[in-house]
Amino acid sequence: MKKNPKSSAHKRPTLKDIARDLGLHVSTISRALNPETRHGVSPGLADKIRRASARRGYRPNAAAYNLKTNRSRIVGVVIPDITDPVFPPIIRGIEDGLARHGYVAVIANTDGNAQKEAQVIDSMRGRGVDGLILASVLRHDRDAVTAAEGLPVVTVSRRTDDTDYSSVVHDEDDGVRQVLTHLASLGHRNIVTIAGPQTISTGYNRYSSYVHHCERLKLGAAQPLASFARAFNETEGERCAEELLATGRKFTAIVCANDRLAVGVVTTLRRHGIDCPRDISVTGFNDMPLCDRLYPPLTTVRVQHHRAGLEAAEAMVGIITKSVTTPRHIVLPVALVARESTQPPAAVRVERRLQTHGNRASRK
Amino acid sequence: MKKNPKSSAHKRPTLKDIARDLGLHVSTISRALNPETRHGVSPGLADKIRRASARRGYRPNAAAYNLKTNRSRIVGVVIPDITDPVFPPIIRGIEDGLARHGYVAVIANTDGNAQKEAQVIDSMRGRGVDGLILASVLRHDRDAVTAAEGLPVVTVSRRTDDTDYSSVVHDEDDGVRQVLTHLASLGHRNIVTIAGPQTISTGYNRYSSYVHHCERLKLGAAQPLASFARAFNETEGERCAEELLATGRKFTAIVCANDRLAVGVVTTLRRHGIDCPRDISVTGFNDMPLCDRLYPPLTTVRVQHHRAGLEAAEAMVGIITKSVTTPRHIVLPVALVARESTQPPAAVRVERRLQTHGNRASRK
DNA sequence: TTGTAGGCGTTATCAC
DNA sequence: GTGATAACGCCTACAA
Repeated sequence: MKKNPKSSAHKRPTLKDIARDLGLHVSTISRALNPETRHGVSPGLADKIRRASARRGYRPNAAAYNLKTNRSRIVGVVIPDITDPVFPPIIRGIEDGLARHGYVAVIANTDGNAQKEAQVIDSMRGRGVDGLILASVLRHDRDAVTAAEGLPVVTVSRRTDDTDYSSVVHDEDDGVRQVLTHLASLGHRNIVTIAGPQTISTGYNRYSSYVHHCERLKLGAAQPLASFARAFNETEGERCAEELLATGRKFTAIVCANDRLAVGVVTTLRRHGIDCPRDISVTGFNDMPLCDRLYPPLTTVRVQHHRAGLEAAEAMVGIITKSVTTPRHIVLPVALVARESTQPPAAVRVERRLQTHGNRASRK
Repeated sequence: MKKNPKSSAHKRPTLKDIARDLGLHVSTISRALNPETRHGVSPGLADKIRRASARRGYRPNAAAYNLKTNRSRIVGVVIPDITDPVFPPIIRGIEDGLARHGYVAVIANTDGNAQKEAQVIDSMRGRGVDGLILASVLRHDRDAVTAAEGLPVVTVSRRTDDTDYSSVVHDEDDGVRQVLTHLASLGHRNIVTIAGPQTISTGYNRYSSYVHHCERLKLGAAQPLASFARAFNETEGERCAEELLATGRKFTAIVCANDRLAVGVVTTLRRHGIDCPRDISVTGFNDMPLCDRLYPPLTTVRVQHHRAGLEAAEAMVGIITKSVTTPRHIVLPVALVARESTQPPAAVRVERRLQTHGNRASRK
C-alpha cells in the first residue's frame, strides 16, 4: 500500500492515467473534461469520462495548464499593509470575488514605499499573475505604472490621476459633504481638518471636498484651517492635532481624513485635558472595524470595503477573460454613521438649554 | 514597435531566446543561471550569460519551472477570517517569512467552518501548493487532516491534539498565569471567566490554565464560574457576560479568553450600568491592534503575532526544502500588558483609602 | 565543459 | 467524434 504505482493512493492521476483506464486517448479526456470543448465529444462518452475521472480523483495539474495556456488564475494584490484595519475587509472581498471564478489572490505589502511597490509588482509578474489589483497606488505613480505595463490593472479604494486603469472607489465627496452637513446641523461653525497625504487620491479628494463644502456651507470661518498628515495612522493624527492646537485658533470640530487619524486626535485631545465630544467633536472616515467600540464611539463615514473588493475582483476577471479594454470606474455610495464623537458645540448646548428653560436631560 | 518579434519589447524572453542570442544551447543557459548547477559551467561563460540574460530582462517562467520540478513555491494559508484583527499580523509575518525564501502565500478563509476548511485545502492542493499553514484547525480536525494528507503542514496560533504537525503557538498557560497573578495582586478574589470554544486549542488551554491557576492561587471562591463562548467574537462576549450576570453570583473580575470577547463584555456591563474597571475588572488575550485605544484601554496578554507568522513560515520552508520530517513545536513567550481595564476591586480601594487616612488622589 | 534529447501534463491543430 | 502529434519553457540525465 506504500508505493504501488497502480494504486490510486500515491501519485495524482493525470489525463494519461484515466485515458489508459478507459482505453481512450488523452486528448479525448481533455476535451470531455473541459466545459469549453465538451461539445466535440459524444454525450455518453463525456459522461463516462467524467465519472471515471471523478472516481480516480483526478485534479488537473495547474502548472501544466499554466504553461500551456499562459494563464495562472492568480491575481496579484498590492496593498500598503495588511495590518491596517481598512484592508482586511477589502482583501476578503477580493478573495471572495476571485474565488467565484476560480482565481486566487497573492498579496504583497509595500508599506507605502513606491520603490517596494514596483519591486513586488515585478516579482508578481515573474510569477505569471494574470492581473494586478492595486490598493497602494499614488496619484502619480510612474513606478507602479511602468512595472505593471502590459498587465490588466484595477485599482481599489484609490485611483491614479493620469492613467486609464479601471478603478473601484468610494464616493469621498459625498462622504465629506455628509460629515460637514451633519456638523453644521449640530451647530458647528469653526471646523478644521486633518487631511491625509495629498499624493494619495483619497487624501487629496477628501481635502478638496472639505474646502469645497466648507465654502458652500459657509463654514470654516475666515480661512479653513488644515493640518496635513504624512500617513494615515494614529501617530500622525496625534502630531497633527498638536499642530492644530498650537495655532491657538478656536475651533469646535475636527474633520479627519480617516478613522486612524481620528483615533490619534482623540488621544492627543485627552492628553491636553480636552474632552471629545464635550469640548471638541471629531469625525473619521471608513468606519473601520471596532470604530463603534472606541471611546468615544466614532462618528464616521461608512464605506463598503467588502463590496469594493468584490467589484474590483469582478472587474479584474472581466478584463482577463472578456478582454474588456475600456476602463470602467465604479464609485460606491457611502453613508454617514453618527455616533458619540460628535455633539453640538458647548455654546450651542448652553443656548439650547436656555431656550428650553433649563430642561435638564435635554440631551443625554 | 508593436509586434516586432525580434524586439525585446513584447514577449518575455525564454532560455531559448538568450541561447540563440549567444549562439549557445539552452541547457548551458539553464545551468549558468541556476545557482545549484552553476559549477558545471566555466566562470567566464557563466558571467557572460548572466549579463546577457539580465540585459534581455530574462525572468524564468514559473509555470514551466513548476511543471518540471513539481514545486510551486506557493504555500496555502488557511485562516478562519482575515477580518478578525488577530490574523492580519500573523499573515504579515507569514508573508514576510515566506518572501525571504522566494515563496508566496495564497490565503483562504473558512469562517470557522470545518467543511469549508477541508474544501479550501482541497482546492489549494489542486493548485499545487507546496505546503499548508493552518491557523484554522480544531483540536480534533479529521477533515483538515485527511484533506491535507501528504502535504507539509504547520499550524500557527493553534494546534491539533492528535497529529504530529509542526506548530507555532503562544505560551497560553503563562499568559493566564500572569493575568491571574496580576488580578490577585490587585486584590481580586472572586474571578470568573469567559472561555473560548473548547474545540480550539487556545480556548481549551486558556480555560484549563484558568482552572489550574485559580486553584493554585486559591482564587475563584468555592467553585470557579465560567461561561463558554461559541466563537471568539464581540457578540459572544456580550451574550456570555449576560449569562454571568444572570447567575446572580458576585465577582469583581472577568478573565476573557480573548480581546474580542472582552470588548463585548465591556459593552454589556455598560448596558447594565456597571462600570469597567470601577465595578468590575476585565482582561483580554492577544493584544490585538487598537486594544490600547478602546474604552477602557484593555489589560491583556501580548502575544507575538508577527513573530509567530515568521516562525511558521520558516518552519514550513524548512520542511519543504530540507525535508525536515520530525515535527517541531515552538512556544513563543507572552507578556502581560496592564492597562486601565483592571483596577483593585471597590472593597479593596475603600480599605486602602482608610489605611492611608483618607489621602485623596491615592490612585488616580 | 558543453550539446542533445526526452519529458513534466496540458491544450490545440491537425488528420482520420 | 476521435486519435495522433506538437508545443508551452524548463530541467536533467546522458552523450560528446
